[in-house]
Amino acid sequence: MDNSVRIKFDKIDRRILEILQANAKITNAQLSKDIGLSPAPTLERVKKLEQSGIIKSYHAKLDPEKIGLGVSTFVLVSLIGHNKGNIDAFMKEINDIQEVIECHHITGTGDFILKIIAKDITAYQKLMLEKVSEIKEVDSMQSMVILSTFKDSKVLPIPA
Amino acid sequence: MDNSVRIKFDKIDRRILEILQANAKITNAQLSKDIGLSPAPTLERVKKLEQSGIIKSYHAKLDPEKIGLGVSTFVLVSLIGHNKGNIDAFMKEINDIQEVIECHHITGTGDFILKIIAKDITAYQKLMLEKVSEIKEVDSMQSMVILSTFKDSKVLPIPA
DNA sequence: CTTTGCGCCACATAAAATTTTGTAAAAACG
DNA sequence: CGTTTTTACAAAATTTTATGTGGCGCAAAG
Repeated sequence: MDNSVRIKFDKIDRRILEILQANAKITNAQLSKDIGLSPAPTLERVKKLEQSGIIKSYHAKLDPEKIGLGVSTFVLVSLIGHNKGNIDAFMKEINDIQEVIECHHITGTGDFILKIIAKDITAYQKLMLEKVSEIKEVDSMQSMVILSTFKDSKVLPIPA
Repeated sequence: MDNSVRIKFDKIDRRILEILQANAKITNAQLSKDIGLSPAPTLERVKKLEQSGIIKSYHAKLDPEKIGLGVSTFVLVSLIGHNKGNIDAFMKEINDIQEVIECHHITGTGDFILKIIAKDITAYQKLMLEKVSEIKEVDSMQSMVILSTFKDSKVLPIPA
């Protein structure tokens, strides 16, 4: 009775993962052609990859500008205290702010780095003033506005 | 003769976008139920959103750890010169490095911020020493290792 | 008030995904 | 070394899903 799913994948699975990362909407028929198997075992493999948690989810990628999101930034955040309580409280607050797309705990200069997206500079300023900097655990913040994005790959380099 | 596709979306479209960002694998039938339309017009709307470029693509999200990617970092990079030639050269080099998942041109401290993913610290060090820091336009670099990721939302907050 | 166009539903058809069945190869076991 | 078990695969059948068509109703324009 093995509760945890065995995680192991071969060259074909790796190929599947590469393809699905780049294009999740490919049909099983086309995928099977690309990897050189028939549809059934191809689907089996995909299902296994999903069940094992290697494939976590599928997402549509939108064009930020076309939905009226003109400003993206990274923000380095330092907290006042670095104990677990403070960090948990901070995380909880951050989780409720939709505009904060990512939040990572990091080494180095700050304590956290956030990725934030907003309609425009005005909306961004409002967001920062009224929500982010209002979090009491926050000590200092440093914003880096994204001028342009050269690369935003959704394909992770799977080690051999 | 309108070559460019009209970009305009209503409350229903917004709902569709939210759903597809969170779960691209939903069937058209289920999506149509969720938004309260029949399948045909639902699909029509999705197709329009794709054609207009609002929906750019669909991607499978993998679990980095489960495919053997244990180290993620952000790297602030300063270039030696800030002229277009240097920037273009840098971009070209960066584009060929698979481990560099993202590259953004930013304001503030550095010139660029990269998101890099690697197998482990050893592989990361090797990558940085042998590839990134070898790019001749690179002046200085500052790495921030991600200790943990609290939020990594694939759902953008669509402005009203 | 009429016309036009858009968005919708309902149904029909086509395509795809998924399940089932059977077979062959590889691995574990006696 | 042979037997059993497991695993992976293909082929075909079934079910589900996507897609195309026709017609209706509403809303805006004339």
